[in-house]
Amino acid sequence: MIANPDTAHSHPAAPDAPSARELITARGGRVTRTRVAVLDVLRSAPRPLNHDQIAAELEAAGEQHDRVTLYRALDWLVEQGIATRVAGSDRAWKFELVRDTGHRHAHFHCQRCGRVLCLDEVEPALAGALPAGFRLEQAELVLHGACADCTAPPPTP
Amino acid sequence: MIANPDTAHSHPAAPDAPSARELITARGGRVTRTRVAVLDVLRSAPRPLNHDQIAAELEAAGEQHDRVTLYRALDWLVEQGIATRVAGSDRAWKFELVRDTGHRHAHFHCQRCGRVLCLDEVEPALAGALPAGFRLEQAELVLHGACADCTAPPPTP
DNA sequence: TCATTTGTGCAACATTGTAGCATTTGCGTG
DNA sequence: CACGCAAATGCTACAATGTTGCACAAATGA
Ligand SMILES: [Mn+2]
Ligand SMILES: [Mn+2]
Ligand SMILES: [Zn+2]
Ligand SMILES: [Zn+2]
Repeated sequence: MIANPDTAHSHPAAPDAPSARELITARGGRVTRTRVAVLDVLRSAPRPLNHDQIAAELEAAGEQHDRVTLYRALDWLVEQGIATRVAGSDRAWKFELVRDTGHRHAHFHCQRCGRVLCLDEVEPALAGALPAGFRLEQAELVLHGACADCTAPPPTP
Repeated sequence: MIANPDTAHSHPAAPDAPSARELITARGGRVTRTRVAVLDVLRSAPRPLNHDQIAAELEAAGEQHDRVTLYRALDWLVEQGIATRVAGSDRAWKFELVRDTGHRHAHFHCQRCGRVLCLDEVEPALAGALPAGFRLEQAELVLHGACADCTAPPPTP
């Protein structure tokens, strides 16, 4: 059996995790339909999602959201440190919730199927130091290659 | 004195480095005006450049090149392993020549001035292993923060 | 409920890159 | 050198992903 990457490596929101409403009000933001909806999607997403994927999830749930409003909700989440952007190979940013603050992890980008997934065990390590005068604020490590699904042999016919 | 990042960390083409023409013909490509021009720009570029910056260099040198042809020349260089793409924070890819094959290095992205520069001493190191079945093909480490110029105090008035 | 200020929805625009296709050009061959 | 053909080019459209401006709606505190 081939592992299903949609569930194999998911990050279900912990039962004690703050609700969407809590996350928003804690930052003095207004609790709006779109923000709550986006947060709910991200909280149960198994991997970083781009704007389109989020919109698709919302439509699947029967919710209609303006494209620009989605962008702005996502921008706000990032500004507030609730979510982070992850660069993919296409031009579209992917978004994921910030889990334990300070927990840094790398991402794997499958060049076959295009998915990006979190490598919670792999930490961006720096072998070497920054030149003098440089201030590091964030390290981003993306590994490119083929995921387990895409290296697996085709199913026997 | 403040280090000038345009020269402080440049990668001048070594005197024995292959010429643009050599690089192209070695891959069975045709030596065209645009390919040579792009290669010459990249060979003397102090840092990864995006499409626009390359076009600007060319215009400064009095050369006019079609936008699409530039994209295609860059694509070809990447396909051939002569250049690589570096992701920036804007949507535009940056390009740099591949130096010693096998030499991997990280990049620093200054969130103040937007420049991306090569950190030849910093190697993308993996603390942790990939899950079974995953094949790694390339590691990309980008450090985000403020460069020496942008952390330096403003000049005394 | 009311006032204030934040966020939304829409239309228009910007940037970055691709696709199709007729035309030109590099370059191996005679 | 002249030919011929594949490889590149130069358009013009188009696609994808965001962003901006602004009138309107809705969340929140009083
Ligand atoms: Mn992640
Ligand atoms: Mn570099
Ligand atoms: Zn895959
Ligand atoms: Zn800077």
